[in-house]
Amino acid sequence: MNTFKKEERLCSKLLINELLQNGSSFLLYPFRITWIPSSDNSQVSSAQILISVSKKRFKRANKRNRVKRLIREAYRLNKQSLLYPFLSQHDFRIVFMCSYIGNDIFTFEELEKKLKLMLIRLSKEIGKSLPND
RNA sequence: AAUGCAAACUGGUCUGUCGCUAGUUCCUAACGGAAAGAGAGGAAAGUCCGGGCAACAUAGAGCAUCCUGCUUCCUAACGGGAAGGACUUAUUUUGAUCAAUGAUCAGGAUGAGGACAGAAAGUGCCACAGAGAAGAUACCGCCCUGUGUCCGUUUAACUGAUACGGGGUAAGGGUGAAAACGUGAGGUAAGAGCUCACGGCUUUGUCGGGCGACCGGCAUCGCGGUAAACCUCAGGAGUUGAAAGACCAAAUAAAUCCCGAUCCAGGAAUUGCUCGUUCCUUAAUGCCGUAAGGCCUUUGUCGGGAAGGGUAGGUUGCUAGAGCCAAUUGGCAACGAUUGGCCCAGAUAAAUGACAGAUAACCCCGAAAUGCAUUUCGGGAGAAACAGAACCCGGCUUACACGUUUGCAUUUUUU
RNA sequence: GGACCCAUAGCUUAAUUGGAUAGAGCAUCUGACUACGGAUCAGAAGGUUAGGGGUUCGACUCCCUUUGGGUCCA
Repeated sequence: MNTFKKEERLCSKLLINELLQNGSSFLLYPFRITWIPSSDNSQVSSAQILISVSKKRFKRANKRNRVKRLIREAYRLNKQSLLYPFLSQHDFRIVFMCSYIGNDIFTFEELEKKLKLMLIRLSKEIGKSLPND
């Protein structure tokens, strides 16, 4: 099912601090992805996401909300097909942050395309780091 | 009718699929699942005011600081609102005067405006210009007057002109945002509210009207502005804000207290001396004192416990309220009263979304009817502005597409 | 959520407690000097004093309001 429950969202302040200090990141316009492998084995879902839109780029709260909602919807619809199979295959858990760095609001269609590319790229990045561990 | 400006109202509806949030009911041992409903605004915004609520503080009075400032009312309260008063301003109208298609003065009507107490308690400031800017002053001018010179007449005197002095004067010129209340008359050497008449503003007293601001009459005192300069007067303000406050069970740094162990230190014994070993150390076998008696310190480490702080997390505060709707009713109105009905968001790295379709309104295209505006039919397109609750209310301010209503302005058409 | 401060030329800043053409340095432009540049000298341009409204004769300054930027509490 294409659900998006609280377990899949990142709510812990400690984890966020760790992510910002130690995470590795890459850029794929209009997203900036920061991620770390999760050490917490009790984590229910295989990935926790934090969506962030800066106040500097969108001054009004309703525009920030709209961007966040669009990203969340696109992630919800595509994570099952593009991200989760890869993660469960390697029995791997991650925590990652997706910050929006565009200056304009995309339509849902365009944004979904970009997000698909982003998820594929994220899988590759994780794959790179696996043999080293 | 169109366009523009201002104010007020409104801020779509329905269906399907996939989700999110909290609660209810049902199923399940539990995890979890299912069902039918619910789920952003007029400003949720700015945080400019006022409250509720909470914690802390608190004899009373005064001073300081800050805020408010016509009156009455409304309200839980307000810097908000309603009604009214005076003032300013615009339009219009009536009357009077003036050599007049206009101007001035007075009155009335309508609209708009505002932090609208006090400048006669005191202090300060009023640049430049100008004679003078606040206990007045004299550049030109006007008037009186002294001395000298010149002209007129024979001289003197006198008249006139002129130069230098002494005084008076704010009517005129000029300056300025503002010139010691304005106009006219008297008065005077010339002048001056110096006096008078009319008028404007104002203080005090008094009479009448009004709850009151205030208005009208009479008498009286006076006549620059500035209080969003200090200030005076009157009224008000305890401080801090839900990240307030209350509670829970985990893990635990430093510090505190208690108990125990150990190390260090001191003393004694053993030895020629040192190390080592043994014993003692809340009081003796040590030290002081003739004696009675008096005095004797502290740290680190480890373990356990107590109380405690409040880091991260959770629960609560948290949504039934100065609540919403309807009817009746009181009041000019703001608003109030009574009765009946209703339950209408509670998130927390922060829910209320995405996609698809239909559809009033608006928009575009085509056709038909009518003299045109317009109406009817068919097709297309069809949610879009400002903007997202964060403890809750009442205001204010600011933003706002399409549409509706009202007012004003302009243009066009018809009568 | 709450409290407070700031905004002047492209940049950095002045302006006497309300009094006049808003001043200066750097940068820019023009001319001189030079074979050409730099430096130097001379001159010029550039300001809605963040926007709007009010008080006042007069506002960068006082008051109200809006916008943008920043600081603090936690």
